This record gives sequence, structure tokens and C-alpha cells, in this order.
Amino acid sequence: MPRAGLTPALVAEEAARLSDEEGFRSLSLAAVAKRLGVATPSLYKHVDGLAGLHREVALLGANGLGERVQRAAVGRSGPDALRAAAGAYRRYAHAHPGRYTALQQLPRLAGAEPDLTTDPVRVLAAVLRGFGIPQDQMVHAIRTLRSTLHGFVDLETHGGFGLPEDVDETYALLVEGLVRALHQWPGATERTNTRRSRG
Amino acid sequence: MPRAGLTPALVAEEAARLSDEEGFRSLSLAAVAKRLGVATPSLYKHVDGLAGLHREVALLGANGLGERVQRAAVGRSGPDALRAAAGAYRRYAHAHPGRYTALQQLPRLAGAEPDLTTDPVRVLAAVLRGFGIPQDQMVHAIRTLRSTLHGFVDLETHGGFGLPEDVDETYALLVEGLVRALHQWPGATERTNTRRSRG
DNA sequence: GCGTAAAAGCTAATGGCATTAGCCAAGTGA
DNA sequence: TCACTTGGCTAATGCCATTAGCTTTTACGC
Repeated sequence: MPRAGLTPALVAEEAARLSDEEGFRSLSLAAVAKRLGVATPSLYKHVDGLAGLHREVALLGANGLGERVQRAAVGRSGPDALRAAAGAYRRYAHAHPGRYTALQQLPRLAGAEPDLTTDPVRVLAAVLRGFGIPQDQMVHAIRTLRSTLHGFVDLETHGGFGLPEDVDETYALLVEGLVRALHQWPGATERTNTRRSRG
Repeated sequence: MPRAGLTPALVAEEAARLSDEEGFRSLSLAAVAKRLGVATPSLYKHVDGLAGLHREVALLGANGLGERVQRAAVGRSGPDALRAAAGAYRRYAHAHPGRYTALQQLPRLAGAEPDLTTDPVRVLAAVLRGFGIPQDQMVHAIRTLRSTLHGFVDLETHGGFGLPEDVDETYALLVEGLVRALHQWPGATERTNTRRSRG
């Protein structure tokens, strides 16, 4: 009987796909094993149990999100960079809800840090250059940016917006509010274009 | 042998306490039964399985959060009401992390709506009166407010803020940014006090 | 008081899942 | 070719949720 030819990367990818398709809460070793045509205990040769699988999916999410946001923002600056980054952030969460959910639990699954070149936090920090925010305020501004984007995406993916009003429009308005708040951030100096990209 | 004297409300309360103390992911029928000194299947006489327990805890969270935020904001208006509400919102999430987490999943556990008089969304909507936001913009403004508060609290409680910088200060800055964004909301008319309550 | 019926708790049993131990075959390298 | 590593397997354990069905308490009508 031929071997399945699994690797840690293959297992993690399949787990990520499963959690995107069926929801992060449906992610189990048994379900991944079934999709790979293998017995559950076999997975232990490639991942460190269920916690390890969660960590791998979270890392895929962190790298994927960081990469998409970075790609969207490159070549832009100030409000334009922020709008592009915000759009990419939300699109990634829609396209990969399981990975995105896993990503939020990364701190709990200690010991593993996302790849530093695409760490989403660093990417968002880079996007904030051009707003003239003083160095000692940057941490606060980045946290505010992360909170806002994550909060919207999290409520949206959990079905928190029940009313029929256009959710895309809410997001555009939220991002514009963010642009204004960052422009007027305490100590901010530079004045850049504030025109909205969308009516 | 005497009876334990359980009721649905007692079971739900104990489950909420457990999830606050041990984390929502530790909430199980077995753990609740043990704390109540009862066999696991006995709980089925009072709650509708694990999903029902989740729903009950979520409802306790919705009512508790709505009540606290409302109490904090009553008698205030505009930015002052918003600051008070934001503070109460975050304090509730800190004091009751299990209930708060459960609350986010309410839409998934369909069929049950939080008590309308303390529905957190309605309370936050009331807080926004005084910002002069036109009716057709209110849904967007409320969603933005919810997203911002929830995003911060969610990242914070998941350990998302790793750096040592003062998280209280970040929250104060975020709330002030929110105040400015709501003042300058498209179509907003009224101009109210924007002074910060905290340096 | 008394007897009946509902309700509350129990034990037993089933099935899903994660995890560990230990076996065996398939590659791999001298 | 042969030994060793490695990937996959089965078996077994334990925890949890859930259902079925039993027993005893409690409440209530007489």
C-alpha cells in the first residue's frame, strides 16, 4: 500500500482550507484526516496535536493577511494607502474566515510568531507613515487602526449586522472616519489628501 | 437524598460564572454539572443541551452589557455620554469575559433575542443622539461605534496588544478619535463639546 | 393525612473526538 | 542487499454530549 505523502505544510494547508470552508469551530484532527484519506493518529507525525494544528492555521492566516495588505498598500501613501489596506484586510477575512479567526488566537498559542516580513501589525504600521503621527503616539494609532478594522470584520463575519443597510457603505464610512481621526491625531503634523475614494 | 433545587436561571448563572472565570472555551455541561454537584444529564431538565447553555450565557451577557452601558450613559449626552458608555462597555468585557465572548455568538444561536430594553445595540444607538447625525446615517454610525469598541476589547482580551505601552491611554485616544469622527460624520449638524475628559 | 402524577435527579449506554502506545511496511542509504 | 528511519496503521483510553429509561421526591387534589 502506497504512502499518502503528507508533510507538515500539506496538513496545515488542508486544515486551513477546511476551516475556511466549514468554519474554524469545525476544524478537528478527525476532519482533516478524513479529507486527506488518512487515519487520525497519522497526523501526529506531522503536527503537534490539535493545538499545533490551530497554531499552523493561525500562522498561515497571519502571513496571508500581512501579504495581501502589504501588496494592496505598496506604492501608495497616506489616506490612499490606508483605504487600500483596509479593503484588502476585509477581503482577506471574507475569503479566509477560518484562517482569520485562527489568527486572532495566535497570542494564546504562544511560542510561534508570524513571519516578521509580513506580520500584519508591521504592515499596518507602515501604512500609517505619511500621517505625521509622532513616534510616541504610533503604538496608540496602530492599535486604534487594528481595533477598528478587526472590530468591523469580526462583527460582520459573526452576523452582527442584522439590518439590510449596505454593509460596504458602512465600511467605507468607517474607513473615512479613521482617516480623519488619524489626520487629527494628537501631535500629527502632516496634512494629506482627505478626499473620499467612494461616494 | 435531597434534590439540588436547580432552575434554568441557576444553571445559566453558574455557567456564566464558570465561563467568566475559566474562559468561554472551558464552558461544558460536565464542568457546570460538577460545580452544581449534579450529574451531567441532569442539566438537560433545565437547559437545551450545550447549545442552549451557550445561548443562555450569551443572553445574560447581552442584558448585562446593555444594562451597564445604559446606566453609565444616563443623564449625559453627546461626547460625555459616549465616553461614559465606552468606559462601561470595556469594564463589562473585563469583568465578564466569558459572557462577552458568548454574546458575540448570539446571531449564530438564532431564535433568541436579547431583552429589548437593554439590547446593547439600542443603548449605543441612544448614546449617539446629540451628535446630530441624520437618520439615514444612523445605522452606519452605530455600526462604526460598535466595531470600534468591540474591536479594541476583542484584541485586548485575546492578548493582541503585546507592547508595554499603556492600554488605557490607547483606549482614551481611540474614544476621542471616535468622538471626532462622529462629530464630522457626513451630514452631521450639531456641534457639541469636544474637549477630552482625560489627558 | 393520602395517593397520584409531574418533575428532578440518577445510572447506563452510545458515539465522537484527542491522544498515546506500539506495530509494520515503505522508502533510503551504505 | 540489508539495516535503519520514517510514515502510516490498529488498539486502547479517557473525556464529553446526548439519549433512554428508572426512581424518588415533591406538589396537589381529595
